[in-house]
Amino acid sequence: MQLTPVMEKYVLHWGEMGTRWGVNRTVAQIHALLYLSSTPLNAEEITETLGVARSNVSTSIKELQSWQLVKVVHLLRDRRDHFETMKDPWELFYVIMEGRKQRELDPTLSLLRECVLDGEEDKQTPAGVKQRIKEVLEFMETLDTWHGQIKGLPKTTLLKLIKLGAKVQSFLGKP
Amino acid sequence: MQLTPVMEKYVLHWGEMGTRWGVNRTVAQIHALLYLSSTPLNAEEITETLGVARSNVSTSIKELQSWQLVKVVHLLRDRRDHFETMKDPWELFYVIMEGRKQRELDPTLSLLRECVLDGEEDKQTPAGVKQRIKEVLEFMETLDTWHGQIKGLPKTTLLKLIKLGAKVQSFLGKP
DNA sequence: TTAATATTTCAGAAATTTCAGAAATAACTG
DNA sequence: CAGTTATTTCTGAAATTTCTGAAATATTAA
Repeated sequence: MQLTPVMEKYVLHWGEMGTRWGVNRTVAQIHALLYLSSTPLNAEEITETLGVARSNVSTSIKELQSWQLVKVVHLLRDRRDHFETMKDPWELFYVIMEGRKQRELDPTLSLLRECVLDGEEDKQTPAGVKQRIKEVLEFMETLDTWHGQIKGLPKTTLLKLIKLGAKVQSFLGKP
Repeated sequence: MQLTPVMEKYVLHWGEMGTRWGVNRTVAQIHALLYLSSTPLNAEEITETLGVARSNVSTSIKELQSWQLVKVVHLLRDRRDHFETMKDPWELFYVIMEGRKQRELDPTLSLLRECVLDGEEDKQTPAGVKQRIKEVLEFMETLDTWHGQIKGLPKTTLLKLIKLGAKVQSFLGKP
């Protein structure tokens, strides 16, 4: 696929941002490319457009698939795999949230619960420390609930909620 | 500072999670340590407890300070710098949100605006591509608004909002 | 001011991550 | 089935990041 200057700018920036949050550059670039593309792309096209090794594309696509961000599509009379991603930013956001929850929040919740349990029959750990660990656990459980709520909302409701903005505050202010 | 097994577990996990989100292990471990500690710690104590180089502690503290997550405290009759962090997970969350907004969201908003501007007098970039870039921009602007809203809310209001949960949906459902 | 203590900077070592190229495997075609 | 094409896996090279130890700088106390 031929990239115009604007598209190139977009793809490169996405690559940089990817590295800021723990995804590697190529993975993020491929995702950006698929997002911009109006048609599914095969691995060869991605390789040529981004100028990276074919093998690198293969690995990166696997990574994107593990996040459920990219899926395979087949075209008639073409036995190569083609790849595409969602075009709706909101859907992308939801999917990434879900991935992060699984990779970051869930393991942390487990660990914190373990720590709290360990702490119960533990004489040496100061009470204050146990208390603080408990508070982090409670906070993370709240985040988890929050995530559950947001996940359940249709995009339109969420939008209204955000647009509603400050009004919510006064609404909730006097209970 | 002497770490009990529970504390060690917590600190090590935090270090691992840090790497998942773009903060390096030592930085995250130091933050965890300061969070657990009931008193401010000096660099030497951190060095000994975590078993890393003194210089590494210095650099990492700088990083934490740039996030506004750690501040210096001075004790009487002790000229060494001592460090502490907020103990309220909510406050931590807010501070981290703000940092991420500045480092991730703001530059992306700028870039997207540039792309949209560039696109206006651009014949070669397909209309569909321009459209998708616009949609990402709108999405990110919404996120920005959202962040602004949340930042303004007192913790208690936010908590209510989350706890309210599914009810919000029906409340907003019929406008 | 000098000596003692505390902190930062910096160059390179060590560890980790990313990536290309080759080789292996799989899938399809005729 | 043999040949062709597509895909994945693997190994080591290259790049990047993290970290240490030493040296330089700054701060305080006497």
